[in-house]
Amino acid sequence: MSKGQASQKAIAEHLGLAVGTVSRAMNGYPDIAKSTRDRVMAAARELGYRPNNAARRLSTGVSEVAAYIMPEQTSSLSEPFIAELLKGLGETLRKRGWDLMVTHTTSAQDELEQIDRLWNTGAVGAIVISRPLKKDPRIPLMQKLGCPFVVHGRSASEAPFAWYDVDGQDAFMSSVNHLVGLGHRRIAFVGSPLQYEFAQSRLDGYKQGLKINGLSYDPELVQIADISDAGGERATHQLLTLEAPPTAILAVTDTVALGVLTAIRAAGLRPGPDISVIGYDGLQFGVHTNPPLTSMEQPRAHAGRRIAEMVFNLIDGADPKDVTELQRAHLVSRATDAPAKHPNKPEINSVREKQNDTD
Amino acid sequence: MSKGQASQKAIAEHLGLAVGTVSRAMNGYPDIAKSTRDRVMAAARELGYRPNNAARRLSTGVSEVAAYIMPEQTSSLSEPFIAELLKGLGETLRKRGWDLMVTHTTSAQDELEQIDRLWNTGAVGAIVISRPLKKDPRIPLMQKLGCPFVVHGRSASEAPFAWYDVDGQDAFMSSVNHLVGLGHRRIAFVGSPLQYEFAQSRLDGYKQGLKINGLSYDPELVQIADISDAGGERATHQLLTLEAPPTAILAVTDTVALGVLTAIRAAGLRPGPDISVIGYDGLQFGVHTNPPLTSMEQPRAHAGRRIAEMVFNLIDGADPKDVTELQRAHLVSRATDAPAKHPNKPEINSVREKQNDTD
DNA sequence: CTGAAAGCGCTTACAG
DNA sequence: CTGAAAGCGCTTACAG
Repeated sequence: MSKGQASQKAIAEHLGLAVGTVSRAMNGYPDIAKSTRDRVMAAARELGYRPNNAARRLSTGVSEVAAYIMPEQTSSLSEPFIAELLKGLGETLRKRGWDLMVTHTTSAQDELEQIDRLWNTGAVGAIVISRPLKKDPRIPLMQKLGCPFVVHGRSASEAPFAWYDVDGQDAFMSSVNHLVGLGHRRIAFVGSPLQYEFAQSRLDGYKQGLKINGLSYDPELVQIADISDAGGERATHQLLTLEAPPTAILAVTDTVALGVLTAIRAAGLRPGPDISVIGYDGLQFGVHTNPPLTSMEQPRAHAGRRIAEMVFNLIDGADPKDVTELQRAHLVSRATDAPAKHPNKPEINSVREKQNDTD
Repeated sequence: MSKGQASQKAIAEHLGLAVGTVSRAMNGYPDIAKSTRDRVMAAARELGYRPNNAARRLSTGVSEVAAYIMPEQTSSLSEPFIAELLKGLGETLRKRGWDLMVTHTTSAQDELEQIDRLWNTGAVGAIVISRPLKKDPRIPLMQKLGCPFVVHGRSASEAPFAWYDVDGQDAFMSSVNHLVGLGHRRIAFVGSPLQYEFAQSRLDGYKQGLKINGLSYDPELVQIADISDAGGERATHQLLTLEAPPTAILAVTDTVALGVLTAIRAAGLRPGPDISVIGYDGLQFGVHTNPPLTSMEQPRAHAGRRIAEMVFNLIDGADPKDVTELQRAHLVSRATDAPAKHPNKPEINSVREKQNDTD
């Protein structure tokens, strides 16, 4: 099954050297004469030499491939940034000769199996996971295996690990601030299942934002939905049937926000003028929604690159606890954030007043 | 660098067998006693055996990994179906123990290099490419290398190859038919650069649709744009400044259609009632545009699965010329296709009349 | 039906 | 500075 490719052996014979010498020359061992290194490199180029990956891996024991574990229920709508993340990961990995593998799993159990397999089979030399749970079994597993990994998101863990995240708590606090600044006092939150760390932290940010602004927390105004447009639509429908409906809605992701917009329009109201909506992710398609969606934008292009660099940091021996990065999201105001229409109180300008019990 | 995993050697010692026997037992050689096969399998399970990928690959010469070459300029907007395609590919590949690798390339030249590397390095055992050019150098390269590959799209080629495609020509012909049925006679086409096979065939379908309906081809009504919302916007702006602007616009992809909608609204017109728009792809976000986008939907979830199956067909020795599949797209009517507002002719009902020169 | 041995293409102590 | 040799963990003719 030879591919007719030039091997080290071919180079060695061509040059009258031993294959070991050729190998060391190619790998930059310092004890090789510059002249022979040059000859080896020239011959390699001339003969179109390609190192056999499998052989290399078998003797060194390390695979220059990183796996990205796809989050479940990926669809064009629920994961529009996957392509961008993969691009950043793949291109940055490639700069040091690594390749990128992607794996889809069918269940949480299967996911653990895949991780175990990818590592113990020698298929990959590092793993990247996204969207961790608050308590995520994948993390202790990879720690036990000794597999270098970086988590896209944070999570509770005994031992420290490498992660890259955007501060969702801060982002939602800012969103609340922004809405309060626009005169809103009944602000709802459409979240996703709280086993996800990102869902919890965004909810925490929402609550914290209320508190800072002296607004009381009303559980009626919090809905937990599927991470989808349909989920956002159902949740918003609930909110709009409330006796005192919200004047503004925060959506846990832009995908969910799409459904929020749909439900608002279906109720005969205008997102923006009638009910403010702020999403999260800052996805490009928010420009094209009806009306264009205001959102908290995260630096997505950056994420893939940085995560790949973090993988290399770990490979180069960095302590995982030193390999972390927290980015911030920034408000992109489009057309769905607007002044509150029906302020509950006359003193519309004193929005920073302390909490009062008439609310 | 051992991972402390059970090897065949460990199983062999555990059972008092030779490793060759263990190997044959695991690979289902018929000349192994059923009893010893059972013992081997049991021991493998018990010891948590994982075959070492690299060793396997080194001795058999085949890699059970398929590479998907990402199309260039992938972004969340221009490639929203990438995630779906990868999912179908990945899951179906996995059923036979294969993994999926993705690679991003920076130029056409780099792309050829990557293909050469992936194959000659032994990293992958098959390759999948998308969106071929009319004359695509990657195809003869892979043929020369002897690498099994399937193309997502068609292309001109001396030798036959395996491909999966959706009939874009037929789809655009249907779109024209649909619009003509709605009374439109000035129908524009916003396409993309014609070196892409898909761009050419969709344009061909558009022209063919005109012809079938006795409409003359007006080069003014054809714009070539970047495959992006901005491209569609610019092209539409051009069309709207025409002396006799179109009453309907066909967009080569939904992404381009987003820009078409934007430009129409910017001109103070309503997509749908004032100017019909039909996209292509049937992406989910079309539900959320302003207004919801009518589009030709292609069976995307199916594509990844089928392409993976085709890879296995090739691996199993099928002749590439027998490994082809052509799917059809279907109209999903949302809110941007509507009857023509300003028919050029009084006889609005006789839309199938033969071409006439007053047009 | 099973064992012993060679080989896949690299890497890396160990000599000299 | 370079060569010779062992080894990574499998697979597969070849004997018996």
